[in-house]
Amino acid sequence: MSDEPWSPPAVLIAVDLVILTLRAAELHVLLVERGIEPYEGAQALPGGFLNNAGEDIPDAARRELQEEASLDTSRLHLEQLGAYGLPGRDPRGRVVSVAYLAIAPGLPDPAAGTDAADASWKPVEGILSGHRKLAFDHRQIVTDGVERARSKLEHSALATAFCDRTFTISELQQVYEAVWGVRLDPRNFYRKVQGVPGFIVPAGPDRRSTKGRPARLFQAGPRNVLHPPLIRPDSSTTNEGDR
Amino acid sequence: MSDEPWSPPAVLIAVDLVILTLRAAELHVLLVERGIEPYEGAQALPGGFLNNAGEDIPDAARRELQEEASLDTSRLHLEQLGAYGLPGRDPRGRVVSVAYLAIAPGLPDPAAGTDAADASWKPVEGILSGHRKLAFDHRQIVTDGVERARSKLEHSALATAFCDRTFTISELQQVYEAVWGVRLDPRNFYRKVQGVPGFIVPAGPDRRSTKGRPARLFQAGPRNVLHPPLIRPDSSTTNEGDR
DNA sequence: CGAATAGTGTCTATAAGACATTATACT
DNA sequence: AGTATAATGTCTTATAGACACTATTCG
Repeated sequence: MSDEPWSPPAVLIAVDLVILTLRAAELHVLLVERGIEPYEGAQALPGGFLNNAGEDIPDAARRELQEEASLDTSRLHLEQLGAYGLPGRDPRGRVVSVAYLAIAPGLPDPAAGTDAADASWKPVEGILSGHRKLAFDHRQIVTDGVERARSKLEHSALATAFCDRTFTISELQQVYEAVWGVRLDPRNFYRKVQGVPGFIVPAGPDRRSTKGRPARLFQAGPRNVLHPPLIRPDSSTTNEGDR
Repeated sequence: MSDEPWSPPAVLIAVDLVILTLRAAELHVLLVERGIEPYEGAQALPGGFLNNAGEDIPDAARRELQEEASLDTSRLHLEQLGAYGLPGRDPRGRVVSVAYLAIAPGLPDPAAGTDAADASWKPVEGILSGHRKLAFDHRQIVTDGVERARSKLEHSALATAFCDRTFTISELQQVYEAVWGVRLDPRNFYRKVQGVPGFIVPAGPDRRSTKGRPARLFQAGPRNVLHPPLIRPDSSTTNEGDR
């Protein structure tokens, strides 16, 4: 067990991004159509290899996001999901991918003619259920990303990242309902959200109107951890292991 | 932006392990003294490089654990913490390390004379506070691992992994107190733990005795997710961002 | 008995969930 | 007025936290 003249195997590092957003009260994820082999023509998460040996991994994530989806990364909340490195997950060789989760407010479809023309928002539902096939192990990554988002909604102010800078309480409720996939009582939701100090704060004296009574506008407050947490309704007590 | 004849940089993949255990009612982590440069002689997490390009990363983690600490990995709960790949974290070049968290029941000190003679349990306290310096970015990894353990104690049956196969409720309470760093009311703890269906189940009609009234023995139940969760006492409402 | 630890009960404040009512805009 | 949405209030039940008491072993 002394030091043999041995050198560890070199592998390629990639980043993959799970960008979630809300469209039509449903949770969507950003996908791109692959232009090259392997999985050419298939849907995949935006991502790619490190540019050079000196590039920081989160920087690479932001760069790929910019390149592949023309998304303004500066206002985006980015969080590492984990490393995915199963041998054989990429037919080109040993690739370890570091996955990131990001949350974006509702955005228009990527415009045709731009360099992001092959990017599009797809409902996560079809992916989780397996109806829509993704390249590589990206279905697993999406699954983990959605679960992370669901969990973080309980204890952090992540939900506000789905909204514009100002939002109404019912808009915030729609975030919770879409991500958790449940219906919530508006009155209890209102009370609970207001009861968490620093979660949301009133934004200006102004209001917004569409049909009924105008709603107050709020913005994200200073507190990122929620006390008390917003517990999601018991999803019928399903048992679960780790991954 | 077409495909240039460019190839992505290759990096080295390492694994690092945060093995937590309880000793004398205090949370300890397994450290090894490094025998080679860089950081020769310094304390570090057990870990090392992938053996070959075909080795699965969790397998590498188990192998390193076996090699460096002679720990029986088969009964160990292993969970990925994340990837640590900051450029410059390893002076030998670009290394991305995948960190794992594992929980072990109380174990004796590694015996001298074995291949794990340079391994030892150290209190996490001194590491978190910065009094004990670790190699590389291992202090950060330990910090993340401890925080993960603290969080998982709330929602999963992870605490039982700190105990032997059978344990008493007060032993289980000591786990929570040590990991969370708080004192809990034995009566309320007893009631809450018993109120979570499937968390712990009675183990045989037998009892154990030391001084006072003999305690009932339990073992880990079938349920891994806790309903309702065991909320840790408000740590004075400190605000926190992500990492 | 007294010391030590295990287990049970009771009370109160707080939060969750169900549901009714009022408020403010629009046409 | 009628409709639509926002905001507030009330009641009931469950859970959290504080605390007192009983039970079983040992010396």
